Amino acid sequence: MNINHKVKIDIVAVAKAAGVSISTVSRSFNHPDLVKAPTRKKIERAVQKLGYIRNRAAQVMHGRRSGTIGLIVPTIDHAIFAEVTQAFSDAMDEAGFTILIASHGFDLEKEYLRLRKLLEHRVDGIALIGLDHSESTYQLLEQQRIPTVAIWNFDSTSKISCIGADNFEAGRMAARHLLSLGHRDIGLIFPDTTENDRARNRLMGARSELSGAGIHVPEGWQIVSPYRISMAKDACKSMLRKPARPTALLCGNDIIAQGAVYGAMQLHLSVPQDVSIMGIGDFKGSSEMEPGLSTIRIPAKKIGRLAGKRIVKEVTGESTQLSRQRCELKLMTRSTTRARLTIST
Amino acid sequence: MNINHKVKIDIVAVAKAAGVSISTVSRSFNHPDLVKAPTRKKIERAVQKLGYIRNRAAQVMHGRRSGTIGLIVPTIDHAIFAEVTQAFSDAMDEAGFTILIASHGFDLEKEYLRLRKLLEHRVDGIALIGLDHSESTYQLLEQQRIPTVAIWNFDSTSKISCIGADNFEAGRMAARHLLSLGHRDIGLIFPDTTENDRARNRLMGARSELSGAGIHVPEGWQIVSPYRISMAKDACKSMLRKPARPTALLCGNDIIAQGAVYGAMQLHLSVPQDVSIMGIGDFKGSSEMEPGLSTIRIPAKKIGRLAGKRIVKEVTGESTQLSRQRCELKLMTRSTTRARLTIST
DNA sequence: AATAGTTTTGCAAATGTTTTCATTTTGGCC
DNA sequence: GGCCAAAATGAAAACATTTGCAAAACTATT
Repeated sequence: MNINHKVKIDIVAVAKAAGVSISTVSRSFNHPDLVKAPTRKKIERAVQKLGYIRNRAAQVMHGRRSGTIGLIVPTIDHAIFAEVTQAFSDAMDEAGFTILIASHGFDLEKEYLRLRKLLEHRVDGIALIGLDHSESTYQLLEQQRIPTVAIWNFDSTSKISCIGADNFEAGRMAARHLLSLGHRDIGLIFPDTTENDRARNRLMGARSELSGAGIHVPEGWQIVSPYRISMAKDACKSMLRKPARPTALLCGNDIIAQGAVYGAMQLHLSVPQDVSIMGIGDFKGSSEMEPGLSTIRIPAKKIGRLAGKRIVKEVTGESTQLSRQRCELKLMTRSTTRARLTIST
Repeated sequence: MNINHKVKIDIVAVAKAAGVSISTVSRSFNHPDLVKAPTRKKIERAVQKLGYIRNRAAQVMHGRRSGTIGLIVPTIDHAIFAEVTQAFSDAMDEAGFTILIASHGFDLEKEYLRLRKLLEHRVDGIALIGLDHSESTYQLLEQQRIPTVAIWNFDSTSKISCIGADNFEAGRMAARHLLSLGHRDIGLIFPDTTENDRARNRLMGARSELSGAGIHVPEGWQIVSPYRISMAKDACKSMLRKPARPTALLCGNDIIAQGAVYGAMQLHLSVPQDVSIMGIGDFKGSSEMEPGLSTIRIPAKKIGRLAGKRIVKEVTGESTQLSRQRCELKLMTRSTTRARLTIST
């Protein structure tokens, strides 16, 4: 079938096999309309016969686009980013781009290194998660003048294009929901917020709403827990075991909230009768678990898709200005929250 | 800071700025020991000043490795592959490779196209999920003689290197567990097995074990459900609502099993009292949900890590023969299965 | 049938690196 | 200070492709 014996199959081999010049072969790929149909046929047959595959590296050297987009995520391993990543990837596929993916495990120094590596590969654009990045990352992006889009957060003051939701608002909405149900004793379980603007803004939003309602969250009712169901379960149990326990838990995201629900179950507390639990995110699985998790929906699929379209536009030069898009949040009232029991005095 | 005004920053610019020849600059990157320390310093300073980033495309043209590995997965969007993908990615990072990722949505024709695209980018190796691939995919891989590893399945007859678990055995083990608990009326909920060898082998394993025990699964007790909790929930409900319902459900994977657990809950059946539910996979979340899911553990992290190490070995030429590694399965008895109630006659 | 215009093709330069081979520099030793 | 070997550096070819320009081959028009 193929005569791939030791010989390099490059465009020269194809040209020879087809009996035309190299330029004609190249043209027949890149500007098919400039070459006569019969010639194109001959070339196609030669390509088939030899099993030729174009070398993009050589194309890139001519200032051609590489057809790759670099995507840097904190981790692939979470429902959180898996959904947005998939949507982004689909949008890329559709536009004919391939994704170079890298993860940094929530370490912004590592993120910088990954970025450098992606730039070595001459990606046509960069997509990042969130807007918390090291100074050197921002500098490098600006210096290289590479199309960039930050996925997941909306911030009207961002230095780079961003597409996502307003996390501060998400925190507010979650808090407001609990307040509207009459809760006053509210516990907070959030991830570490030092290098994570998403979590930080949510927490700020929640606290602002609570203090606006004159509510103070006591020291012991605020716990830091990583993005892990099992850890959140423990965190939740430790809080709910205290003699004075909150009537509602506001969690930094759905993973933590799921852990909290399970933690409560293990303590034989029923949700939402004994304690209401509120998440943020509406990850895959949150609607499906039993009881269904009340949460603030952040439209991951939509964000991923829009981010994909956006970066393509920037890369193709169709639209080159900084763009900020806000995706709407939505309160999803399901079965883990309910009105606080009014205690008869 | 940088003098990146219109001028192309290439190795020539660096050489000029450092006052040395191009070759010296190149050498100082690739064989630092061959260039004097002070010269190296000068070059480093020039690199800093200009904000130079190496162009891998140009390196690739010299037969250098691209430093990329192509990873083709059915979908990123699932707990299933997210975990193995992350582990694989970590192993790659460690070895200095970057991942070009592509997903095909369980469509093997699309998989072939993605593979072609990755080859255009001159990836140094290819990682695929499972061993079900189109004939053209296998042909292309062989023709291009590119290091390849199939992740997730072990098969002693595979044509390409594979690292994973024996899915047939996983199906057997799951069935055996239910049998050992005294169940005889067992329902099967599996995904579509036509282009999915993992699911197919599990189903075959389960059926073989069951029929070995003289058990026949009636038509209505076998349902096909996609990899989606919500769909599995419905599938489960439809089965458990029948007048004659099984005492145990064996599910093709943990996602389906989770759906089944929730479905049973919605029908106010308690798990495992009214119905035992068995998964396969032990995905993240399975141990943490309430009740904890009984399942067959497939060590995703380990598989991903080993696969990563393996492909690196093949790419660097350290070990070039076909290699097949089997990862051990483990029965995880948690809280969704229990002995069948013996009905007093 | 000759000419002008248009379409198709080929030649050769250019792209950013690495590497081989040749040349220059350095250092040790007498 | 001169010589030799070793170390450091440079020149130029090579890698696989694209593309501007020029040449060749058609088409249509007279």
